[in-house]
Amino acid sequence: MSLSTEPTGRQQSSETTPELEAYTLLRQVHSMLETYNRYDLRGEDLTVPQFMILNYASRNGVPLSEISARMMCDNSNLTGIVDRLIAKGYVERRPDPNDRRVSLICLTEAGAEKLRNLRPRHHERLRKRMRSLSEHEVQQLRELLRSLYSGLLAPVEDDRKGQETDG
Amino acid sequence: MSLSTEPTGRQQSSETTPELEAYTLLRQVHSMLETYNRYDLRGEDLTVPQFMILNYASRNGVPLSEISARMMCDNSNLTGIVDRLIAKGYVERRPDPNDRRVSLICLTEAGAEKLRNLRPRHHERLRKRMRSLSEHEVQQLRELLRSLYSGLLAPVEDDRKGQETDG
DNA sequence: TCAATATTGTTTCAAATGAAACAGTTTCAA
DNA sequence: TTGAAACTGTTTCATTTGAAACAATATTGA
Repeated sequence: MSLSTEPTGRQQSSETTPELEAYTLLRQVHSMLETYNRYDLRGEDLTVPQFMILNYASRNGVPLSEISARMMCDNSNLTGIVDRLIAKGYVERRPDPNDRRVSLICLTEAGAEKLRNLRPRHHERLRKRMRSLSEHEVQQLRELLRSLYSGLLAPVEDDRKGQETDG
Repeated sequence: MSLSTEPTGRQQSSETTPELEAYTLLRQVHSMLETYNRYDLRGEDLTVPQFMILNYASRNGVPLSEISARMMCDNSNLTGIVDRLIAKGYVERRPDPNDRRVSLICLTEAGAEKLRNLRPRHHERLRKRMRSLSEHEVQQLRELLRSLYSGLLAPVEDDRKGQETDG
């Protein structure tokens, strides 16, 4: 059995680690904010991913693959969501005259209006919900996440090196 | 039109805010870590949510609703995932003798073995992927997220107060 | 030019998720 | 004891998501 309360040293790798705790909290915070967003959009005729696409679309049109890159998801995920936004009249697909593979996602006037109405309230609610952090702490958090994000973009070299000694 | 590059003051609420930037980064980091996890479990006969359930189950059994609370999801989400884990032989359902409503999710020996094999490697990979943060920064991040999480548990009173003046 | 290759978006399928309705069980107050 | 209310887990349905295969188009190099 593992002696879990080792007073000296940093010998906890099996049970938990600072990294794991940070990641668990990150998942929890993400989940709560997502839930709040979903709740806010209830009654607004929109789901969270639908609202995200609205935010990335424009009147002039944005290629679907640009939106999926920003949302960090596959193109195939967006096909259905865009279909529903079209059914609701908030966006439309237009062919790109310069590249016939591309389909431009364009905000309709109704979509643009929806966004003008929703976006400021959305930002304000987020600001209030993060009130437990001071202005300085928000910036600290942002910088830490930015640094972590940059680090994650570069793959860990150990992934291809195989196993070294465990000690 | 909004003058976006206001040198003094903090007048950017329409375009972006430190809070929104932090949240966007949080979503991006979450997405990348999720993608890495999914990739790691490829070929391990497990999906990410299936692995999470394994982590929360035990040989003695844990009520399904306790697992769903820890995973911050609805009971109904877990029914199907548990079904698949049962089909793979990693867990089983057992009735709780003290409460006939409850179904205890029990690790099988195969599930426990899978977990013994996977968990240390999982933690180690996470640790390496977060290498871009120093030990101190990881703890800083953890504390900021802990504080943010606590704040999110308490609802924002403004949600029920309605609209005050904008200024 | 032309064939090999890459890119874009869709289709299809399996899995996960959120929400509502539901049945069985428990709790609690009258 | 009984009836209302709460709790637990499942079912059902719509939506989202990841992955692979695919058709149409574009790009590249011979």
